[in-house]
Amino acid sequence: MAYATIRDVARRAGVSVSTVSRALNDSGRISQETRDRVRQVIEELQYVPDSRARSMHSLHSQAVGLLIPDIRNSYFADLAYSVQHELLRHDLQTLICTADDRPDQERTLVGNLLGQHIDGAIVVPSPSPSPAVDRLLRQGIPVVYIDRTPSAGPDGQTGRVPVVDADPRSGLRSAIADLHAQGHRRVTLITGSLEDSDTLRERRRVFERELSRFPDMSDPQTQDPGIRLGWEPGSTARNARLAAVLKERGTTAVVFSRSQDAIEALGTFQGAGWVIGRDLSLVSFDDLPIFSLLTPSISVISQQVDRMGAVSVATLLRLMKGEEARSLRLETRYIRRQSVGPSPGSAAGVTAPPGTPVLPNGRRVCKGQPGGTGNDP
Amino acid sequence: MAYATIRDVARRAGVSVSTVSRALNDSGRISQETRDRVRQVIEELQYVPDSRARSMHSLHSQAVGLLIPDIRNSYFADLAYSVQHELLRHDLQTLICTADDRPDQERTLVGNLLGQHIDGAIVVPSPSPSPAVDRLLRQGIPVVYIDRTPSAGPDGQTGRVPVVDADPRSGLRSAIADLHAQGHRRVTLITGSLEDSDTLRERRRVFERELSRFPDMSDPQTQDPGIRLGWEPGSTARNARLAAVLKERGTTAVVFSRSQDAIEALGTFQGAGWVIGRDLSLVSFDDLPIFSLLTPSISVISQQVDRMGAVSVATLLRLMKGEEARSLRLETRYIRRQSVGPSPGSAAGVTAPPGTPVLPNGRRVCKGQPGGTGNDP
DNA sequence: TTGATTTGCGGTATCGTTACCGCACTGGTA
DNA sequence: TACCAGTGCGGTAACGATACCGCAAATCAA
Repeated sequence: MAYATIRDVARRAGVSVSTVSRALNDSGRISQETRDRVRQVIEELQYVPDSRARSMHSLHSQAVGLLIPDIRNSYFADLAYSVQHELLRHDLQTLICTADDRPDQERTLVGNLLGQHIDGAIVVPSPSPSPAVDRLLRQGIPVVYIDRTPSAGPDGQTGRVPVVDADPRSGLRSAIADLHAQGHRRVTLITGSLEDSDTLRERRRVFERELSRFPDMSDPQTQDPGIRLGWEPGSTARNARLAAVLKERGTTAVVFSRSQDAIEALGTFQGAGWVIGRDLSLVSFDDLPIFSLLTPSISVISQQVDRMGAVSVATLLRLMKGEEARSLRLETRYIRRQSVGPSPGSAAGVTAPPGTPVLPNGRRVCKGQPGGTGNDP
Repeated sequence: MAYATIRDVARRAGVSVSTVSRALNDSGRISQETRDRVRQVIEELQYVPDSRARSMHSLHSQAVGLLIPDIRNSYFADLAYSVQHELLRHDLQTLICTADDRPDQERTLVGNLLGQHIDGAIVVPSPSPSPAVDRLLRQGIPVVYIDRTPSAGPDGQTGRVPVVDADPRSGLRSAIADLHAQGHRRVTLITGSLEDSDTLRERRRVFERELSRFPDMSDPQTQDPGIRLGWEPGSTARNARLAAVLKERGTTAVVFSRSQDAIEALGTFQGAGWVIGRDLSLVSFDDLPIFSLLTPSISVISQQVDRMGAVSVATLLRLMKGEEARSLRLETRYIRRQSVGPSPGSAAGVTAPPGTPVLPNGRRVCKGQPGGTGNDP
């Protein structure tokens, strides 16, 4: 015998299935005595109500789909963790689906989710509009986009889907201010070649705007700070070229739009004899776990992944209750670590002169300044 | 109107629900003409069969639970990815559950899984026996343990649950052989303080045994190669102490049982002025993505995570079909990278003399020797 | 032409659970 | 005694899909 059913419990307790159901859900009228007896039988039989049958009746499956590109990417893993945690707090089950950026797989997975009659979905939208996600929307399933703002759909707009993502401005502003205070005047942003990614494009735009707030950083040589090399991972030639370009420009500090690029370039810089934090200061987007473990520890612009998970769940819950929900941009935070030091040949940075030992993993968090989100004067 | 049902399709196609069901499953006798018409209506209505209702009837839910300690750990994320991928190939859905090593959460999650009437489960067992997993077993649900061999249960034995894990021997043998060939004679294993972890204990035992195969490596000073410091992460004092101990012992090469420790210590070593791969050679367990990106790239003993996922799924499928399934140990592989070089002051290592540039990310894979798994002469 | 077989399809019980209806019994009031 | 409200519980119809039974019509053999 595999699973015990409500009928088995009823038989053994000498009551009807209705009574067992009442004992389970604390609904309707039932005597204390009967309830205790039924509960005891439930314990004895290790009975667990069949959530499939239950949800068929109630029209709610208590399940939410989470669609991400790749669970192996530690950023998305963090995201999945916080979303799952938050949903669990609301007695909702998370169905994690890794679409691998493959439309056919996404199709299959969304089909599975629809088959399970999920109550809602949290989706990391792919760069190109996804027909699979459109299917979710057409079914009227509440959807929240997370992490990325999708480009306008084929039918003109992204619809009324709320987006929860990170605003790079606050973090970039703090980072650039810190670099400026440390005497850096030539700061270069290194963005990927993925210029079809809205996220990277925005980071570049905001970087330029924030840089221009400091007149002495806006000389012609750094006017176009974006370097877009043929940025395939693991390319030795590319890394060498990057180092040459930085030297030529007289760059003393770099900001990486993509954490993976930072990790790779790190080795190249060290291999070229540069001491990170002294000869070259370095800031990366995304606070990966290893960044605080490495020596020197890496300064980052953090996305507050855990909050993003919590907020997206809250937004989804609103939608599921039929309430209105608005898009929300979370502040990014600049976290200063050892990889940022005073600019070489500069009188600045008295607070941390060269050679001063810094505690490993020591953090100095610089919160992004609060303020309006998006509307510039 | 939310979801279309089989009845909606039947009405619209002018047939009975039985006929629609036949068109869906290609079962029973149905004319080509009718099937096409029904299929077209299914397209029009974007109908997706309700897998809950379907599975209620068939006694199979087509869902498998995956119980892991933490999805944020990139090792488990890799594992989850390969398991999910492999299950998807067999039209099975994966329900990823992160137990956080918290028994109460594990209880809740297993309860959910039972409520969904999962067809099977793949479980990374916790160090201590888990009552939640016992519940799965008592329900007669097929279970496969993965990655860790659980200690004997409270009732004497682990039962007839197959285990799919990694055999550290092949990788350690290759690693030690390579280190020996490079002239290293003092090799130290750095294991965590978690001596209640069977995995770490075994790695230590095997390390000692493999080391003793080389008489010139087994002098009294390295007889007890395990260092067990108060190994809390982020402790500066600990890292300094580690460096001192290594210097005192004359260690020229270290092997880390835990990848996280390797990452942390890496910075300390470099901070102490040591050049990894020249002054000190370094090998770590687990092939994390960053290890091949760092400079110098880190030599590792890899667990073949993708194969582990595939094999555990295959094992589970056997159990689900009612067939017998045996435990299996997968070979670990030694992957040599830049972090291993000739021992300082040694004539060995002619193939890679000091100073010879090594290509970034250049791999030289040394397969562990095949052989019997576990039975020593 | 008759009987047997095959083909195509509809009706219905069933999976496990909950919501609703309604019955029997108790106890209080007129 | 008759009436009524309240309590505790059982019976049953859904939820959506499938498997089985069985009925017509078509096809075939004799």
